[in-house]
Amino acid sequence: MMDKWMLLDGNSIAYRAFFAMPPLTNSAGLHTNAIYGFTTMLLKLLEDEKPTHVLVAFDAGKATFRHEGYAEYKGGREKTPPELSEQFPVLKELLQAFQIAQFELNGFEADDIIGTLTRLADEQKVETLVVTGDKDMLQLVSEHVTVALTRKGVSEQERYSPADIKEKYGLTPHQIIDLKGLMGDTSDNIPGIPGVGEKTALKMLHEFGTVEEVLANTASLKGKMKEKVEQHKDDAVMSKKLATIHREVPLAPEQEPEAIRYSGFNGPALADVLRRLEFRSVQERLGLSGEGSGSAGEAAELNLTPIESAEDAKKLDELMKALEEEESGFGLYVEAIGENPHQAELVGLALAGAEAAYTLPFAALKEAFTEPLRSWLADPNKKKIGFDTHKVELALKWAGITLSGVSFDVQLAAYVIDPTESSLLLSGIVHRYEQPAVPSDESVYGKGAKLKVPAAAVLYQHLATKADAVRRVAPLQRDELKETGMLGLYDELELPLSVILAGMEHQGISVEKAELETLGSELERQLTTLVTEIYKQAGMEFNLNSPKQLGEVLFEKLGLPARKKTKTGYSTDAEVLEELAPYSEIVPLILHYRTLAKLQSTYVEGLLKEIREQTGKIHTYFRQTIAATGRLSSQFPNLQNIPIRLEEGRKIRKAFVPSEPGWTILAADYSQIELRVLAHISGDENMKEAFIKDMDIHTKTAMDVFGVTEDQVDSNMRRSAKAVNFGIVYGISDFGLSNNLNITRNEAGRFIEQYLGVFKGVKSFMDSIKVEAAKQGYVTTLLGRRRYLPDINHSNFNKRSFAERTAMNSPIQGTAADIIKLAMVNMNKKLGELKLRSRMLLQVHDELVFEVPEDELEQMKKLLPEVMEAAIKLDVPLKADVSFGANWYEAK
DNA sequence: GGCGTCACG
DNA sequence: ACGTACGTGACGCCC
Repeated sequence: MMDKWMLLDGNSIAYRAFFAMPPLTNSAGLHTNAIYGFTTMLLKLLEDEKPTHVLVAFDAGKATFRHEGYAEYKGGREKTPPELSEQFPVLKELLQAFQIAQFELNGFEADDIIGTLTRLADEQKVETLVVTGDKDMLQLVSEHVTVALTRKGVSEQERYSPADIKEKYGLTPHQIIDLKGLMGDTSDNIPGIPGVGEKTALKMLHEFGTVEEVLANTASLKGKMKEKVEQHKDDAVMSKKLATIHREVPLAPEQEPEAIRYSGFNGPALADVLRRLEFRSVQERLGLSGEGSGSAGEAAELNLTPIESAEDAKKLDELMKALEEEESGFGLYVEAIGENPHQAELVGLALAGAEAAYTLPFAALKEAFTEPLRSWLADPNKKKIGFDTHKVELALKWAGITLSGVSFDVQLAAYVIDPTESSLLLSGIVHRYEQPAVPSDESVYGKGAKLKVPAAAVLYQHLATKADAVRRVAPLQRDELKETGMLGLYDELELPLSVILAGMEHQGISVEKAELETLGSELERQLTTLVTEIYKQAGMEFNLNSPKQLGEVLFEKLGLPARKKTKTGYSTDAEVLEELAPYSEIVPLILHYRTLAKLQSTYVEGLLKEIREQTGKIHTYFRQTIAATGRLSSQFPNLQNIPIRLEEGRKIRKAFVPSEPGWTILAADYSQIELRVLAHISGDENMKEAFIKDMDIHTKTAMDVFGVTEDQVDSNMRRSAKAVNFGIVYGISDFGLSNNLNITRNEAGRFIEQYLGVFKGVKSFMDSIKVEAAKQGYVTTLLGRRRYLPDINHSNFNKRSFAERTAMNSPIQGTAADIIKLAMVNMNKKLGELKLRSRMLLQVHDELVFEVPEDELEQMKKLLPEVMEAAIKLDVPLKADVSFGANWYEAK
């Protein structure tokens, strides 16, 4: 049998496990979470990989050779928390019972030991897997060596071959060192070159290859970048040196590769350690299991049939037959290139079943011979498994093709499974489910200016690979949704909603160009006056839109007192300017300028650019897979942040009008939905009572917090109470509240204490949700939507505090999002059942906007708030206020 | 591209 | 001691 080595970076994995896992202890009070995470990962690896040799390398706890050249190496790092330190000796004992070799070496880190063994592996051509949480180790990747980086704590790994590194970074493994040399690494206190991040560093390396070549060619760099690189040449060289793993460490005679051969654990010894740790599930697993669970799928071999023209009609028949007969469902991948689906370029599509895959250029879909396929696409009873079908359905609508009957969407499922996942690319999703790899779109199409559609053979292979991947991943995701209790949320809410959104987006909303232009010229006039006056008072002309120049004028030329700083200089935000107002007459003018300039650039000019010439409409794109809480977001343009708070800006809304004569804009918004949700989930009797009696919640809060009667509540008290209520929803802190109300932290603290004394149910909710988050690692909404909080047990106060506030806020904001989504699905159903012509146009988090024909207005005025209020039954009533008018401004 | 600023809920 | 309110997207500046 061929040897297979597995080399684990002990410190790195233990750290990752510690921060990712809830704080477990055994009954003796010993913390065990890092050991537990380490153990479950190790077991899975042993089962899946079946290595012949296993090593866990540890850092020796002393200064390494890296400190000799650079004393600050790994400086500024948080000290290892004692809850973790105490776990190392036990972990080592456990590994000993596993009979797994452990190496450490004075003066060297685990990296260097592993680096040396991988060198031997390369020389001896032994297949080797390195497991670590440290990206630096990617430099060790080779033909024989694969590096697995831990993800989501340690429960998953992402594996890198040289091809993967090429694909992700466009670099060879060895160039990872150069990458670190240029960009540095804050976690190890490696400086790199300031101002050079990953993007810039990669660009330079793609051009020059190494740090040395970059430094030798600074002449061809430009501007500030050139200056910075030249100034920090030595840092780059030193950083590269620090990032370089030492691959020739002097291993002791007993540290020869043969010493790490793995031939199974010492049963009694292991049982003993596991008993002390109280890892019963692990004990059971080892008692029962021999051969492990499934491994990564074999490379996908596709039986690929291209269908290009009417001459391929026979093949199309074959496809249609296959679509009829396939039982497990066909994967459908339609490629729409471009971020904005309203103007995406449809290039082709692929359909993949268990037996075969078929591809078509998009143009073929417009030809007569593909009619059967178009009918199949449009048939709601023919089930399709797709990817980003919201975007695809919308892009297809513009091309006159209907897509219906999507029974599963892999991207949407990935979002529901983990809404904080930053990349929902198919290539990444496929990786997480250990399915045959899919090349990234970027590697096939390029990006930016270099984006182009490749040769047909390459394109169709790619599309077929994706369709096949979609087909494979879908059932695995369905199982995961079921296991996590989110299948209902997915099937009955998110998937139907995606179809509704595509309809709203395609429908669009009419915007009157002339109205915006009138507003624009009025703004222009006022801006000119303001600019002239500001220049006059400043005694000079400068670019008012440049915070840098404005800062210089205010704080240097005019000598106003500077308070706040940003990373790059003086802060000039509205909060700072408002404080400065008493010092100079120029300040209010600048504030006013900012307000109007924002309106002009973002709303007047920005929206005018988005109006379609032919229809006079604006079509936004609601994104369903972005917000971590379950909210929607809106892009190209964002119609969820049209001004309303200030009258000057609110006028923008006059331009949003019905698309047919005689129709009306009808809007309804939930009143205090987040606080009502809080009242429900916290069960706070006092707050529930306020809503049941339909009281003004801020007034009620003021009465209770200040201990006064209703008529004693003045506007100031109500304002403070309102701020506290907001704070509660956001996961309150005295600092945040003091900042908002401009009071001291102590005063804010007393406020909060008062509040929580009156709303005791809220207090216990805030406490228990944090405990729940720490225990489970996630929080949920009323419909079971999860948000994972990996930092909830972090030793860093800031990270942990942020996670705690998120734990308090997400169930509230997320449940409110669930509720309005339910209302949208129900409302859409009603419109269909009642055969109404009214159209849903926009969703703005707690508001729905419709356009309605005259003869439906009375009915809709009743129906809409009814449906919204009945979306879900809470312990308090939901309330929706309805309004209407000739435009969105009038509907207030 | 990263940052500062500001629009919304 | 820590030094932030939650969630988004778009603009202009400056490199």
